[in-house]
Amino acid sequence: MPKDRAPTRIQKKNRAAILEAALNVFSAHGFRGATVDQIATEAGLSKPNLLYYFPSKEAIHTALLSGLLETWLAPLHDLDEGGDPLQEILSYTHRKLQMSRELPRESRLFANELVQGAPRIHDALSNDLKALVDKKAAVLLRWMDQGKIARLHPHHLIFSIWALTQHYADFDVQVRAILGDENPFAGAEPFIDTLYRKLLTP
Amino acid sequence: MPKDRAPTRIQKKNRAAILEAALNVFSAHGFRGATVDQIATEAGLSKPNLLYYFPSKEAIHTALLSGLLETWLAPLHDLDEGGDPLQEILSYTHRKLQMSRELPRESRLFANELVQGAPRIHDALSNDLKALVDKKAAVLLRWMDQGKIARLHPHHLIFSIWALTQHYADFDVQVRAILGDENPFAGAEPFIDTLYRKLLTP
DNA sequence: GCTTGATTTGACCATCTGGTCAAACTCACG
DNA sequence: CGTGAGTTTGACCAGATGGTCAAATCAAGC
Repeated sequence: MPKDRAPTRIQKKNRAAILEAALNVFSAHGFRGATVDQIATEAGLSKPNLLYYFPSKEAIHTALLSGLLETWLAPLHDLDEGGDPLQEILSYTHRKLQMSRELPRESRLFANELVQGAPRIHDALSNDLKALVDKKAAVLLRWMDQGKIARLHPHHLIFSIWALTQHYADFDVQVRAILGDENPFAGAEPFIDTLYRKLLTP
Repeated sequence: MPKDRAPTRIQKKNRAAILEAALNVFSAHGFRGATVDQIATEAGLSKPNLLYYFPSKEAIHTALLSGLLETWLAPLHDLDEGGDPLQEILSYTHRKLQMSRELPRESRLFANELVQGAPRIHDALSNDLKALVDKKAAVLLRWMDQGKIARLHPHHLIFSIWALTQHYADFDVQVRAILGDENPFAGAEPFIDTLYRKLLTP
């Protein structure tokens, strides 16, 4: 393990390659299903070389998850109380659906972790995530109080957006098995747009 | 392995115990994360004894999935073209949500498999499941043509029901981390009911 | 209670897997 | 160049894991 100086050119390159490879492997097979050898090979390194950059498989996983959590929550973070309520929510759903299309590996990485009880990110859920969701739920509630959008349970409204958008990344195989050649997102976007317009109209 | 006669009392008991234990273990850890020893212990058997009833870990998993697929799809199967369209769809969502509450292990078993690309049930998806969904999508489409419910993409309408209901089983930890003590299903049921009433009103 | 097939198990095996280590190699910089 | 830090690797290890097998035990019908 290198000293805690500024990272060298090679360190930057290899750490990035490892995280990229780890994203591929962990998102496709889950933590337990992934092997260090697989990640190393995909990163173009030998196993001992990979373990020179990260002390353990667990450490790679942790680094990956915590590095991506911010990206993952950014759209919700950006929900702006000052904007137009319906537009804000629609553009949140839009961004989330876009992330399912463009970052399906990230979505499946979290899905894998969550479906198995989130043994490695339970803290982040009940602290950071809960705080953020509660804050935004309060914003939704104020919009409802002002009659700007229909009155609904704000937390379940947020859950519904996660469920409807992430479904297309997480259960991609199922969606594609059923739709055949049809592009899932072509139909999903107008469907979700219509759904929230109707749902949120007071 | 016993002959292919009628199963004995002991065979029935042990096979059932193994499948029950396997459901616990596979749904909590995924296929790769589960160990034969874990399943055997949970079923109250030794590992070789378990392997006397099922030839391999894979065979247990396959038996479990195919045994549950029918149960899993029954609610969609029961969607009746002869019934009242809105009521039929609402009771479908109701049954699916009920299954998330009462059979979360089954939901997570399928979620685990799907999120990792469904390596072991891909055929069932593109054959049985696709056929069933296409058939019911045609029913929905006829209801739309008759002006009984709003015009929407029928496949995405079905996906939305799966996503919204199964979310509560599959991502249970996340939902509970955010809601705290509040019972998720108490809020989910009226939320989903309202959502589909608004969405489906022409 | 005896026989025969069903059931159970302890011991064992091969492979996989996460991780270690000392030695070899490479790079940047004075 | 030479040198010391940074990088890479082959060989290796211990434990976990899926699966096997022969021998022992049990259950049920005669």
